[in-house]
Amino acid sequence: MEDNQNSPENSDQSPPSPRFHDTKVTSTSSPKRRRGTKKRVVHVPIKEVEGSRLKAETNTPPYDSWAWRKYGQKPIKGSPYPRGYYRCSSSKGCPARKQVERSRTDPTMMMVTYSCEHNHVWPASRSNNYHQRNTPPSPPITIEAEDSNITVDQLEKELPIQTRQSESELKPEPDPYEQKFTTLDVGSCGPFVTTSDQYGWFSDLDSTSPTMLESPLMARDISEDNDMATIFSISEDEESFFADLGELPECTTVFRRREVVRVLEHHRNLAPWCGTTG
DNA sequence: CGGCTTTGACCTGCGC
DNA sequence: GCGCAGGTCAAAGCCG
Repeated sequence: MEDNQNSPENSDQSPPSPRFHDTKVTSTSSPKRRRGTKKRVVHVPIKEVEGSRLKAETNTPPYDSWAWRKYGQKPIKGSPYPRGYYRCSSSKGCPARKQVERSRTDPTMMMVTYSCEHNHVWPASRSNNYHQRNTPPSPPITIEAEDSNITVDQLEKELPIQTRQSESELKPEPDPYEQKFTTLDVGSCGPFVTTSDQYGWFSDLDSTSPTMLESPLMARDISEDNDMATIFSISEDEESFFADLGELPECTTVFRRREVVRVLEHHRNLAPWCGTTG
């Protein structure tokens, strides 16, 4: 395992290490229930999950544009469905994880919990093509709310949005920000925000999970969220806001289209996957 | 052959 | 302090 390599230098005098010795030592800041870890839960209708019935039954995680490697599965008390544990395999040492399980309250929904503990730069390219997924030429900006809990349907109602249109199909809109906006994706560690011109790879994705690709996840009205409201008072202090963006702990948050696009326009070269720059 | 999934065992935080 | 439940590891097997 990439994150559990014993160091021979340390092993001479020590008693035989317990199986998880090294891992536990290095993860003291990230114990089992990573208290410091921000998590975000996203609900996805199973009907939208790639592969339909069979896959849904096996807790196959919803499609996103990154590679995940399953490292465990556990039955959860009180839930008839097991929880699958996935680790980001898009890059070595990627700290991102996600948990996939069927919603107990609504079996037609998949509950995907994204978490990432450290600031992390999303890899510019992936060697892993196990799933034959497209490799984005550049990382999309990740904008994420912490501890939020949103359903796709709810969001779609709240904010119908123009999605997955080809360039030719895009009609100019009065608002240039609107024009640029194309998709929000629930990607690794949160929804990805992309623009048609910057992240052209996105339009090449085989969208077997339209909801995941098209839903304006996290695009809820943030007016009720004081933190969000604070973050997005950017008209006042835009410069400082963007200056801080790269230092946002873990996952940032977001969201109105306009703000999203502003971020994009001001940070074309940022790679704040999980909140840091590249 | 490399990388993934499966699965049982193990570790640890937390509640009682 | 103990036990439970959740989270992770890693060997074995599978698959493209």
